Amino acid sequence: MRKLPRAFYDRDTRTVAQELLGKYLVRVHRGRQRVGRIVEVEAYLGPHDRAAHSCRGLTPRTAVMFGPPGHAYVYLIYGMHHCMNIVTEPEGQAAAVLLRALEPVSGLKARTQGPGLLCKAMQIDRILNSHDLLSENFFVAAPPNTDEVLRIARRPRIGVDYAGHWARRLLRYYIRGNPYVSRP
DNA sequence: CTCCGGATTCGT
DNA sequence: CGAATCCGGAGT
Repeated sequence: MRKLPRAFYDRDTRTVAQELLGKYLVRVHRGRQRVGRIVEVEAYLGPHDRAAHSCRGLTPRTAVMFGPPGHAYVYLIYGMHHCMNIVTEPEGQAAAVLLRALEPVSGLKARTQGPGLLCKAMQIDRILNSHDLLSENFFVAAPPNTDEVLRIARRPRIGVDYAGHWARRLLRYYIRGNPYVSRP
């Protein structure tokens, strides 16, 4: 599989978010390989985005978002679930794309609809925070068939009602009609 | 140090 | 609709 180059992530976050749809997330853990097709994502645009963690500035937690693109930002939410993001844009610009749902490709039995379930099924936790996604055990790759045309839906992001008008921005993207989208 | 609330999920 | 459950960030 063709691993995505760092330059893929070093671009406008909304562009990266939409182009991540259809790509394969690959995780090798304890000798088992799990592969899921990314079908739903959300873009978090940086310090001015009131829904983004980076709106509080550079902190120990958000440092990863300020770092170089192509790294994972993984955090614990509600004391029990993990969420995984991919850092985008040049170093110093704190933006990322949240992965919300996968379509199982191989090695996956558990549900993958929703950011917490996605991480649980893929064995992703905080150990992988700041992990380089151009590594051998955790990466994103272009699928074998690259000539497929996707219809992409744009919707408001989930669970960010506290973010004022930013909550209404259409920054959630998913593959229209895909049965594995968490909230169509 | 204490306190608050969360990019969720599950069960009632 | 409310509980679960723990950590980061902000305030004292």
